[in-house]
Amino acid sequence: MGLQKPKHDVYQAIADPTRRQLLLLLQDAGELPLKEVTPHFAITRAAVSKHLHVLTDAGLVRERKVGRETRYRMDPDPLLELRRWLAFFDLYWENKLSALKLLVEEPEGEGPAEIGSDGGSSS
Amino acid sequence: MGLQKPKHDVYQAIADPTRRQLLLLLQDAGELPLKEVTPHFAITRAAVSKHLHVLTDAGLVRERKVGRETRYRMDPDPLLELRRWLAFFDLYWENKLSALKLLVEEPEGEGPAEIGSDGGSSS
DNA sequence: AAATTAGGATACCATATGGTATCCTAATTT
DNA sequence: AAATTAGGATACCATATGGTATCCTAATTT
Repeated sequence: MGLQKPKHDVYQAIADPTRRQLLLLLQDAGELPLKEVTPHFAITRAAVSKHLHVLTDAGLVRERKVGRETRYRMDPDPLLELRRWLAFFDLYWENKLSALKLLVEEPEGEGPAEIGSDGGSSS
Repeated sequence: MGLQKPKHDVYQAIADPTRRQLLLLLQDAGELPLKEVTPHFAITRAAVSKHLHVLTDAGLVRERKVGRETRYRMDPDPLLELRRWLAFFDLYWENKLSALKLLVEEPEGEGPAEIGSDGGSSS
């Protein structure tokens, strides 16, 4: 009953910079209750909570109640949709900016690592 | 003079479904004047124009005046930022959803592609 | 030259969005 | 048991957003 139409999709969810930061924070913190998330931002607890709910609605964050606190954890799955959408433009790049692609392959300059599995793609 | 702070970034620009469609349309149409873009949507010319301006502001679309018409063309460059941002979550996936990754590699499901065969990925 | 056409610029509107403040309930401490 | 604490729920606010309608100017047709 009540197939909750999500109301917020991934695209919308990541449109806000605070929410993007939230994702990164949760990503390497693992799981955090609202109380510990809040001090990382300059906005009120209520505002942070709202953002987390938007993210949850979009499926990017999972809630879990533990005692009186609610712990939030990241879930990257919905980002796959974004990836797929981005893939529509891949060919475009290969035509025009093979050089810039390098920026993608090595985000920070850690190791070579060949992310992208672009291996032996036929034309 | 006037370094125009963009006001719209890529994340915001692609948050709207109409704008995402616009990008796809322009991508395979190459370059179109507003007059020809409009009929693809159920909204007014003015609304389409606004969306195109948001996209232009974000750098995803280029304008070019030709006579009395303004032609719009896609520019995928800013999407690289999105890609780089997405890359932050790559490791996450490799830990949990190596299977789903296949969905990314092949957007529409053309060939069978050995789903589940975890190949020779190191730990 | 007159009529038409493309599309920018405004004004305006309803709703969404990001935020605060306040209240309330359910756990947890003391 | 009383006090405290975590965080949801509301009410509310200012601004952003997506959209329409209308007007205006500059090209293009006729």
